[in-house]
Amino acid sequence: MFKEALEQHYGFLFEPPLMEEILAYGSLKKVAAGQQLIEIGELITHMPLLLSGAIKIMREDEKSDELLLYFIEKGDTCAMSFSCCMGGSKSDIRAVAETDAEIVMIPVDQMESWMGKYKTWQQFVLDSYQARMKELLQTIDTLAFMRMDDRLLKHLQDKAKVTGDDHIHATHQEIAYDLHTSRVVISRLLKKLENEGKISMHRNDITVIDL
Amino acid sequence: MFKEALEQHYGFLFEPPLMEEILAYGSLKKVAAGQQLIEIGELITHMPLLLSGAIKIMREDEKSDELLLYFIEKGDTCAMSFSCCMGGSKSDIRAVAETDAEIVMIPVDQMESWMGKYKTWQQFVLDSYQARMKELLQTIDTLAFMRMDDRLLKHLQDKAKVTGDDHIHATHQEIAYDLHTSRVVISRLLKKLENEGKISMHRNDITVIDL
DNA sequence: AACCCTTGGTAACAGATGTTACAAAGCATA
DNA sequence: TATGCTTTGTAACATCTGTTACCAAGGGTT
Repeated sequence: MFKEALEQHYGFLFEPPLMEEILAYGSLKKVAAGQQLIEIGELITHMPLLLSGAIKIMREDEKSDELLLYFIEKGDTCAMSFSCCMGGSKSDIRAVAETDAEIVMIPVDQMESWMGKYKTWQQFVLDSYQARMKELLQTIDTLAFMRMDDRLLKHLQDKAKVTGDDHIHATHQEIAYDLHTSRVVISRLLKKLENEGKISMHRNDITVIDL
Repeated sequence: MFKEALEQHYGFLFEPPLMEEILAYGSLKKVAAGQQLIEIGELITHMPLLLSGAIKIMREDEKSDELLLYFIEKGDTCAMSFSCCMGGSKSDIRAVAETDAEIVMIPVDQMESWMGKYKTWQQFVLDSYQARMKELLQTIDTLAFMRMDDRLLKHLQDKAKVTGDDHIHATHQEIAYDLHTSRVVISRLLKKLENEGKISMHRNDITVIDL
């Protein structure tokens, strides 16, 4: 059962009858780091409520070029999946578990009635949209206004934050995919960050010093 | 009065009693092209429903670097202003009239009760969030995956579309601000687009051929 | 040890974009 | 016409980012 974890992260948000319904209709899903949760173009039938771990949300274009949009953490949901559910439309993004994670999956049927029935649910959905909108604006800021070295450092800091670990276990190639650049560029800039004393590097392990 | 225009663009969306309320509480605002509607950091007290014209939504960083996010057209609203209203938070964006425009301004007090009272209003707000989210994803795609020449052509096409005129009256400098680059770069790329037969240029006037 | 595969380091180069500087063209007004 | 301001064209250069190629280091297996 996931009653305790749900209480802990969502109890202060939702009124008791809504909590009962979530417990009744939601199902717990445990995923391992690296596992894909949603693929682009997929039909969404459930909305996720994150209990633990972190999910990374990726965008991809026709040429399969990738870009990390943002991370979702415990207490968050993916507002885009809500709109997809309600509109019966396809997903615009890919969701991949960044760490092991526990998620409560809410089937779409319930959500519709909850929007009318529970003020706290309505507020939660609106707040989620608002939060995700801010994340997207942040992403736009980094793309439009920052150069790759700063984007890289920010990425490492963000990653350290959501995993709760200042040691990052990733190859240069994996980081390059997230930032939509090439491995050589990442290697070059990581070396620069190391020389500036902001990180230290070992094989498959980057330690973020400047958090 | 703005009853006819409202009926035309929103009549099929909203139930009659809600239309009555909009007529009762909304106020018509006419703005001229170039006029600023919302500034970053400003407190939002009204939500706009666009009847005619187009609004451009801009983002700015600490160094006053600008970037055009997207245009809003008739039948649209700014979902971000909704969340700002409801949360009592400050605006993250700047809104500037791209053309002369007519807007119905809805005071925040009404919106709250409408969310519970009218299913069509609730749906409208959710749809607006969804639409704006898609616009932001589009913006991210152009920033992450396109080069400046394609971004420029897309910008000219978008601009021609929202103004309903394939003649664009803007200086190279103004375009450069929208795309967050320099005037020299825009002049260079416009010349290239002209050589490729996609546009033709005169002082203060670019004609988009490849629409 | 010998071998292989993955990962990281680096050079050399190409291309895109940003910067500075200056000239020329267009337009308005005295 | 003469003057001045705005707008555009262009060169020359700097910098950032992407690409290709190759080697070396690390770690596992036989």
